[in-house]
Amino acid sequence: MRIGELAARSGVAATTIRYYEAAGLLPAPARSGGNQRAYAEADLNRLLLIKRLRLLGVGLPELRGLVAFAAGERCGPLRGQLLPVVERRLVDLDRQVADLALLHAALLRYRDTLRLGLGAPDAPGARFACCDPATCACLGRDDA
Amino acid sequence: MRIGELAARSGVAATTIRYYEAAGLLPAPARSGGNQRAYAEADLNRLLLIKRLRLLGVGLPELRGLVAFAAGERCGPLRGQLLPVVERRLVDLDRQVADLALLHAALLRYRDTLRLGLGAPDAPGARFACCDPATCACLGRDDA
DNA sequence: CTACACCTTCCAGTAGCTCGAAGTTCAAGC
DNA sequence: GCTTGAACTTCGAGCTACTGGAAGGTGTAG
Repeated sequence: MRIGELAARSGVAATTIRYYEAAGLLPAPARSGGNQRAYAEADLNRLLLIKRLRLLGVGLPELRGLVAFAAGERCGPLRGQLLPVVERRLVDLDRQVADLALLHAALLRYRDTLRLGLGAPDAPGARFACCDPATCACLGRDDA
Repeated sequence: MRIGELAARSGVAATTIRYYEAAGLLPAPARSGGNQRAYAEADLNRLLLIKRLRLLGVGLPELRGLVAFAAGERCGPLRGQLLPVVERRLVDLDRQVADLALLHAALLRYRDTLRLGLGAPDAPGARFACCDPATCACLGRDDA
């Protein structure tokens, strides 16, 4: 399998695959006679795992540890390491959804404020204050 | 108001404020005798607006247009420009929440798969395939 | 043999900050 | 007046995770 087919089957761009190799996430694959990368099925599985974990927000350094080269290619030990990653992400996800709900509510209020103010004249001297205080409290401060 | 106070009151780091000034989002403020930046209340309002819009995913180039320097400092014209930004973000937000719900469901399945597999031995030769097909279909492919 | 898609390496650029170095200024206490 | 220490100044480099382009080599179909 050349890099193009691996890219098509994994949904990861070929340039990104080469980048992952340079970054130490993928081992250097065998080469064809003409110096082109030749991949096996195991490489596809590894790449799909990397893709899944990237989707979960795992950074490249941590990923490098999880998907180590020589050792730990079997699923047994890997599963033990993946479980906390997934559980951590589940917690994050709950918080993220709650945050988005707050943001959504604030945005609806903001939209209404903007609509109401569309025709109205400004208080003299009012600058950049295009937001009611309640909405600002959610949108503008960093208590999120 | 010096930059430290502006940073504290806005919740935006002082370094970021200087960066925004260099990036053309904030006008160059007056300087004290000792060359230190001196800000007014209007700058705080402008910065809070920038912060809100950054939270909504508005990029610096677009922001530069929205928060123009000399003209348009009044809220009236600004509101007309802000409304579509907010409405666009509301639509994005709905999609984002739906995506997160899908991801959440897939993650729950993935977690259960990992837990079940914790003690079990691997099929011989299985590598990096720590995911059942149904979960992979959501976590590993790019139809999200 | 000729197209033409695909592949190779390397280098530069992207967004939005963030950090560090080296020096200056401000405010308070003695 | 002097000292101390926090806050400030500029500048340049570095960060993540890619993405794009240039210049050239390879694989395969007709």
